[in-house]
Amino acid sequence: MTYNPRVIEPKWQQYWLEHETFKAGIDRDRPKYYVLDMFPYPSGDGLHVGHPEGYTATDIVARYKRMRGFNVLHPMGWDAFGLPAEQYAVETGTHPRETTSRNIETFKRQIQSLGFSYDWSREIDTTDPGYVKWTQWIFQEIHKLGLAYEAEIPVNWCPALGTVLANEEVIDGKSERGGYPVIRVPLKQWMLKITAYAERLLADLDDLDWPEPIKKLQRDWIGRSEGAEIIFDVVGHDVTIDVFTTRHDTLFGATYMVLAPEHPFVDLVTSDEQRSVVEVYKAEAARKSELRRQAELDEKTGVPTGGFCINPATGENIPIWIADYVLAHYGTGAVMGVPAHDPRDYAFATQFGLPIVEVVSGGDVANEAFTGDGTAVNSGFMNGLSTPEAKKATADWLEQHGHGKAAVSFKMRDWLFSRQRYWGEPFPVIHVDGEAKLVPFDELPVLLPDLDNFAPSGDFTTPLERVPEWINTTDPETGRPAVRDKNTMPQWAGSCWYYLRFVDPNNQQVAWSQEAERYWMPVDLYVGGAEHATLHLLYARFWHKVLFDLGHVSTHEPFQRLINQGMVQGFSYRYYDDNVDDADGGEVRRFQAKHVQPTLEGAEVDGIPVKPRWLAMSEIARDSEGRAVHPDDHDILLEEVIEKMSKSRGNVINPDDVVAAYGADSLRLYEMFMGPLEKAAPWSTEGIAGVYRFLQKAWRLLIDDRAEQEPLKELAEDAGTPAQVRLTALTVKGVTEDIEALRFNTAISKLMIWVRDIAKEGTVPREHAETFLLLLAPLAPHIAEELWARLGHATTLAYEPWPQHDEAAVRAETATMVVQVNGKLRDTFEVAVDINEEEAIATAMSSEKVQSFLSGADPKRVIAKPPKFVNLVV
RNA sequence: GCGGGUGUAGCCGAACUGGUAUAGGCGCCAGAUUUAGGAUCUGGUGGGUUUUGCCCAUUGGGGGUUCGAGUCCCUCCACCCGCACCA
Repeated sequence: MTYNPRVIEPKWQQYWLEHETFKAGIDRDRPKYYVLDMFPYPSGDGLHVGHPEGYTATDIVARYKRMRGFNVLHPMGWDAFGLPAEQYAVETGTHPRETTSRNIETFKRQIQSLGFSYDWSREIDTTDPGYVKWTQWIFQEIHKLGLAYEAEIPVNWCPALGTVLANEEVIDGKSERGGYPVIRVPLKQWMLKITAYAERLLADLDDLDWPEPIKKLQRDWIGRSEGAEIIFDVVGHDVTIDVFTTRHDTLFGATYMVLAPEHPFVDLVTSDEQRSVVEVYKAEAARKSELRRQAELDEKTGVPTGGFCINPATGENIPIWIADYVLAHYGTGAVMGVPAHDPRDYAFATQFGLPIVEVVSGGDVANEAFTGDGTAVNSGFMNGLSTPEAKKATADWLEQHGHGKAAVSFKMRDWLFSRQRYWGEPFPVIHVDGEAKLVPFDELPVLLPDLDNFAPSGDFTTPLERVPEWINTTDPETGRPAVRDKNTMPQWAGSCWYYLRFVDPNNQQVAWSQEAERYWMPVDLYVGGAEHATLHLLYARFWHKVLFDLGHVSTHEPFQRLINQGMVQGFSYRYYDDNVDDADGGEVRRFQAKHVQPTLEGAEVDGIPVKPRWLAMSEIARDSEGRAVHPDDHDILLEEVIEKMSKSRGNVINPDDVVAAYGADSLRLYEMFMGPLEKAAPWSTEGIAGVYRFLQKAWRLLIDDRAEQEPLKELAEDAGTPAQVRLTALTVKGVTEDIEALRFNTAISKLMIWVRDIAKEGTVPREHAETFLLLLAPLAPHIAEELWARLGHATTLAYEPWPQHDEAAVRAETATMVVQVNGKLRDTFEVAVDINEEEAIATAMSSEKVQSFLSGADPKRVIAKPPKFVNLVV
C-alpha cells in the first residue's frame, strides 16, 4: 500500500476528536492566541472550495502557534439565521429550523473531513435558544443606553422578498440577494444609533492591524466631513432651515435654497400657487426607484416652493426649491445652492435660470463651477481671504451672529435593524399603549412561534403578525394587554458578538464571564472575505464599543488583526443564444462571444438581443486544436471566463469530491499553494495533482511501500552530511519565516525542495525526518501525524515544540559572485563569503570573459559589493 | 465619474532593504520502467544560434532616475473590487 489519505485521514480526525486534542481552556502559564474564521452561513449547497481557503490559513496558524507554546483558541460555529432558509421554507413549506439543522450537519461533516483543529466543544449556532437569549440581552443593553429607537422612515422595501433591506443590502437599486427591485416606502422600524459612535469607529481604525484598503473603505463609509451648519430664516414663518456645508466660505454666493422633497418644512414654506406642483413633484420623487434615481444623475429636476428664506450674509431673500438631488438622509436634508462653486448647483441653476454669483476667484464661472481654492470676492467682510481663511472667518462670523457654527457631518446613517421576516431573532420587546417596553430578563429568550406558512404577505405585514396568540400578550408588570414586536432582527445580529460567546460558550448565567473575556480577547487573527468590509466588520465594532462602554468587555476593538483571503474562482465556459425569454423548444441560434455587442440592457448580435449561457467544465467538448467548443455545435467556440464560483456558472468545485480523490491534506496544501492568501486565483483541477505527488514523495521518502508490511525505510542515526544539515536548517528557517508572514505558498515550495533534495547524497537522518514532519504538520496534519507515529511516537505531534535552526548551519562558506560589465552579467565565480573588496575586484579582473568585454580599457568605475557582485563600468 | 487593487513563462506563481528575473507547481517534450495505458523515476522546457559553447531579448505599453530597476518616479493601457448627486 502506498500513501492512502482515505485511510489515514479519518483515523487521525477520529483520534483528535476522541482525545479532545484541540480543546482549549484558560491557562495563565502560556500566552494565549485567539485565531478566528468568519463563521459561515450554512447554505443548502454545502461547502465549496472557497470556504476552506480561509479556514486552512487559520488552521495552519492555530497549529503552528500551539507548537510554539501558545494556548490557542480556535472555534467554529454557524451564522444560521437568514434569508435562504426562509426562502426555501416559502417554496417548500419546510420549517427553516429543519433546513438549518440539516445544513449545519452537512457543513460540520464537510469541515471535519478537512481536519481543522477546532475546539468543537465551543461550537455555536446563532439560532440556538441559548444563544438567542444573549443576542436579545445585548439588544436590551443597547436599548437601555438609548441607542435603539423606533422611527417611521422611508425604507428600502423589496416586494419580491417581502421585506425591508438595509441600505447596505441594496446594490444599484436592487436587492443584494436575488437582485430584485427595491422601492422606498415609509414604515416603522427599529434603528440603532451607530452614528453616535461614528467618531470613535473612525478614530480607532488607526490602531488596527488591518489591510489599508479595508480601513479606507470603512473611513469612506463613515464619511466624516468638516464644515459648518448655517441657519437660514424663512420669510413669513417663524422657523429656520439649517443646512450643512463644507463650503461655508461661499455663503455670499448662495442664491437659492433646496430642500429634499421629504424635508419636514416643505408643506409649510410652499405657497398656495405652488402647492399643486410641489405635491406632484413630491409624489413622483417618492415613487422613483433607487435604480431610476441613479440612472438620471445628470438631469436635475425640481420645482420652486414659492417660499423664500434669507441669506444671512447678504441679507437677501432667496427662493426655496425642492429637488431630489438633495438627499433627505444626509446632513440636514437641505442645501444652500451655490451654483458658481458646486457643479450640481451649477447644473441646477443653469437649467432653471437661477443667478450665478462668483465668490471665489480663480475659475471661469461663466462656463463651469469652480470648486478649487481661490480668493474670496463679492463676499463683503471676507474679500481677499484665501479659501481656508474664509472658511475660518465665516465660521466665526456665523457663531458671533447666531447664524450657525462649525460642524461635522457623517455619511454613515443609523442602522436599520428590523426585518419583516420570520427566520431571525424576535425583538425582546412588547408594545403597551404604543410604548415599547423591554421584556424582563428572566423571560428571555423570546422564541419564535411555529408557523406553517412562511410566505411574505406582500402588504407590509410580517409573518409573525399572522400568529395572534403569539403577538398578543400581557405586560407582566401591569397585566395590561400588550403586543409583541412583529419584526425580527437582521442576520448581522448574531454575527455581531459570536466571537465573544466563543470565549465562554456554555455559560448559562451570563453571555460570557469576565474572566474568559479578559483572558482571550481580543481576537489576534481574524480571517474572512473582503465583502464584509463595511457591513459585518463595522456592525461588530459598533456593538463591541457599546459593550465596552457598559463594562462588559475590556478591549476597545474586537479584531486586532484582519486578513482578507482572496476568492477561489472557477473556470466557466460561455456562449450566447437568442432565446432571451428562456422558452422551451423552438429554433435557438447560438453565437460565440466575439460576435456579441454589449448593450445597456444586456447584449446583442446584429441588433438581435441575446443572452449569455454557461456550460459546466464536464459538459464542454474540445475541437481538434483542443479549444473549448459547444458539445452540439463545434463551430461555437466557448469563451473561457474566470469568475466567482456559482451554481449558475456551472463552475463550482465540491470539496467532498476533492477529498475523495486526493485527500484533505492535498486540498489544504493546494488551496495554500495557489498563491498569496489575499489574492484571488482560479481553481485548477490539474494543479492539485502536483501537491498530491509531493505528499506521495514525502511518504515514500520514509516508507518502503513496495515491501510487504510497508516498513519504515532505513534511516541514518547520525547528524547527517553537511549538505543535509544545511538544507534542513534552511528549510526550518524559511518555513518558519513564511508561516509567520502567512506566506504559505512559499513555505510549501521550500518543503518540496527539501523532499526533492534531502536524499540526493545519502540516507535521510531520522532527526531531519522528524524536523520535516513537524514543519509539515500545520499544513498537512494527517500525513504528518501518521508518519510521526510510524517513526515511533506514541502521541500526537500537535504540541511538539516547533523546530529551531542553527544560524551557523545556514551560513554558507562560499557564495556565487556575479561580475557585470556595464551592468550586464558576464561571468560568475564561487568565492569565499568573507572575500574583501580588493580581492573581489582582482578576481573579477582575472576573468578572460570579462577582459574580452573590457577590450583592454581600464574600467572608469568599479562598484563592488562582495561577495555578491562586482560591476565594471567602461 | 471618484477611490482602491492587480498586471512576471502556455497557466498558477517566486524574487528580503534596488544587485544572477522566472524558485516551486501545473502543462508540454524526451528517456527509463511497463504487454499497453496509468502511475512512478530522470532530464529538458524565454528566443536565436554555428548547441560541452556563444549571442540576444524579456516583468502590460512608453519615458525617466541609477553603475544597476520586476522593485523608485512620471505617463498611458487593460482587468478586478468598492463608492456613486454625501453639499
